Amino acid sequence: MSTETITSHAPLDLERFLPYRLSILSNTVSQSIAADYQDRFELSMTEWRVMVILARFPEISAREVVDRSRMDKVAVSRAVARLVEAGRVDRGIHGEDKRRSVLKLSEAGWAIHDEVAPRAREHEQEVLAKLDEDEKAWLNRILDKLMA
Amino acid sequence: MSTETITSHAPLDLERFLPYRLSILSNTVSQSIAADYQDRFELSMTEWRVMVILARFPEISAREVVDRSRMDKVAVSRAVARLVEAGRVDRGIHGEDKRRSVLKLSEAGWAIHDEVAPRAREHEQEVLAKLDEDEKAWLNRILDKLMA
DNA sequence: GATTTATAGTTTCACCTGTAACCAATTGCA
DNA sequence: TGCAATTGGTTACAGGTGAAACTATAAATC
Repeated sequence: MSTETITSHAPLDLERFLPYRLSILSNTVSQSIAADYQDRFELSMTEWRVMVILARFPEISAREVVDRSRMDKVAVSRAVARLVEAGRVDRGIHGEDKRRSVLKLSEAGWAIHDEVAPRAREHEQEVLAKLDEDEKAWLNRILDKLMA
Repeated sequence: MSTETITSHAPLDLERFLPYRLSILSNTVSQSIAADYQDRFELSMTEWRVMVILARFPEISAREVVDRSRMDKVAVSRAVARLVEAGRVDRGIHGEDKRRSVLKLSEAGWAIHDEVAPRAREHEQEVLAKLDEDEKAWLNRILDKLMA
């Protein structure tokens, strides 16, 4: 374990390691947005994401929220429960299948959505402002490929 | 709340929303690597990251691990405690400042490191294999800018 | 040199998370 | 029709996580 250590053990350079870099970047970005609504509305990131899905696809079941969001089944169940509890989401039961829920934002839910959504978009723009047009295009293309 | 709903409320398209995409991608990538060592070595992601830092910078304090890793102080403290407990890290006390720890991987720690590190690199390569050379170069450049 | 201030590290608390086990409704199939 | 397998959703459990409070040591200031 002397001079040779470094070469023989070939340690990772964490600062250059893609998974690590993604993790830092993702955390930084998501946290800065979440800070915006978590305290003001007592709204967790998962809850907010469920609200976004319901804003775009009203009257869907919890299952469909999971499918459309890659979120965890349990996380969604809990988020929905809290949103219903807080009067931000209305939950009904599907007519033809009593297991399925039918979810949609309530008035109160929409009010929060309409306040938070523009600010989320602003945050995204702040991040993207660091890139020029070329870079933005490449980033989108690269993310598409990596997530395929 | 009828046809006009969608346009007037302007919901986010989560699938195209950068913070969300980063979060999904980051989770997918990190999880696939973590799956590799978590069960085999009962090693958490935080612990693994601490080990990587110590592989590259032996004999540093917990504080320096925090500085070099952007990890949380508390997370590092706990990870180090568990690593020492498991005999994977040796902890000493700094000669001139009794508050400071002096950390380095033990033999057992190095053994794990040397087994996991190449596999982590392989995983990174698998992800990057989806991109051509141009895209890889742009990705690096873009990440540098976004994280600056 | 005594007292304040800062720093390294740990502990506590309150919460978030995923896995597995679970319940109830539905579907498939003999 | 009756029973097994599947599916939507919830609950229990076993961690992991960050903020804030705390302890011990060191540095700064008077």
